[in-house]
Amino acid sequence: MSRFLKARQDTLPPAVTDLAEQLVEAGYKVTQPRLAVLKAATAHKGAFSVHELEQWLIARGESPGIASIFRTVRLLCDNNLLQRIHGLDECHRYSLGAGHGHHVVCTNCGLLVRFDNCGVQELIKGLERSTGFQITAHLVEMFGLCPRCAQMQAAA
Amino acid sequence: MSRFLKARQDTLPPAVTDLAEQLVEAGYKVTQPRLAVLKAATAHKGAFSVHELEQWLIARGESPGIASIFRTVRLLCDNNLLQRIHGLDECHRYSLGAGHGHHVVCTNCGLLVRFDNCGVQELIKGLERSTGFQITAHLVEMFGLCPRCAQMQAAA
DNA sequence: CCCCAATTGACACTTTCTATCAACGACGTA
DNA sequence: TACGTCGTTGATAGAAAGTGTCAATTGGGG
Repeated sequence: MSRFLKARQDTLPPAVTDLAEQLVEAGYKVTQPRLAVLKAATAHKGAFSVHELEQWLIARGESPGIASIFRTVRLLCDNNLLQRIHGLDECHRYSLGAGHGHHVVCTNCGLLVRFDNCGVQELIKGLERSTGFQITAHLVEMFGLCPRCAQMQAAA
Repeated sequence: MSRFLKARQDTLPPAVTDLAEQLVEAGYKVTQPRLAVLKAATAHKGAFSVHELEQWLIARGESPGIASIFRTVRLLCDNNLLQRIHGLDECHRYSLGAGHGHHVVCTNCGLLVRFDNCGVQELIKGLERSTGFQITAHLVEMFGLCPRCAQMQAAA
């Protein structure tokens, strides 16, 4: 652990320390702006946009400026600490978590549930046969109402 | 068929006339800019971006201006004549064709193949059970190399 | 052929994201 | 703990993508 991180790990949520250490392992410096963005990201339970991170940080007087937020988000994505989520209209939201994953997103409140087994292996094989394509990536996202929002909707 | 459309249907591809008539049926006027955009759209075999439409139109001296292109594309989407396609990085591309559909997109040349049976009904049911969400929409897109590009890649 | 509402096109504007570059500061080293 | 280096920052300008405005135009019903 770096000096900088060690000096303030007592004031940070464990999740932030964790992510910061992964950055160190990947060869990046841990800096105040990066910690701020990590704090903002871990504070959001579901999916968040860069704009939402910025608002959260501004509200706390810790915003390092939009450029650094974008940079940090990109850095986290590149290092697979953050996943980009594709929405129906809104295109770029993000969620913490590594590796191959898909999401069910609540179109009302933004709540997000990950699922890993997207079960499209068969579909991919079939399509490769029928189209001749070599399929190398896929996008599977689900949208709907979370239990809470569905209940509210029904009550209204 | 409207006077305007009838007057120039001889100079238009049948596909364009077809789409134009669907606009008429939906209660919209058929105008020069809209025909121009339809021509540009039908001229692209696979998925296209608004920017590509604009370039195509500019090259022929028929561009009605970017605002009208955007407006027409939105109109076509709203009327289900055009489908918005979500890419991995590039977010907004479009392809002609109505209704529920998914796509296999060549990441090299943009070639696009639609498929309708995405086979995720089971997955959706399972997720609704396990997450409690009411799933109302889904996004399934495949990316890879088309046969042609795969061959070129292999040869290189 | 005429009138009118739908549509256009130019432009200013917003939003989202990136490039630039001088100044700063985190970390390895001692 | 102090130093020097180089990765990082922040401010700003700008690109890219898309929208709003409004006077001028135009397609189509009558």
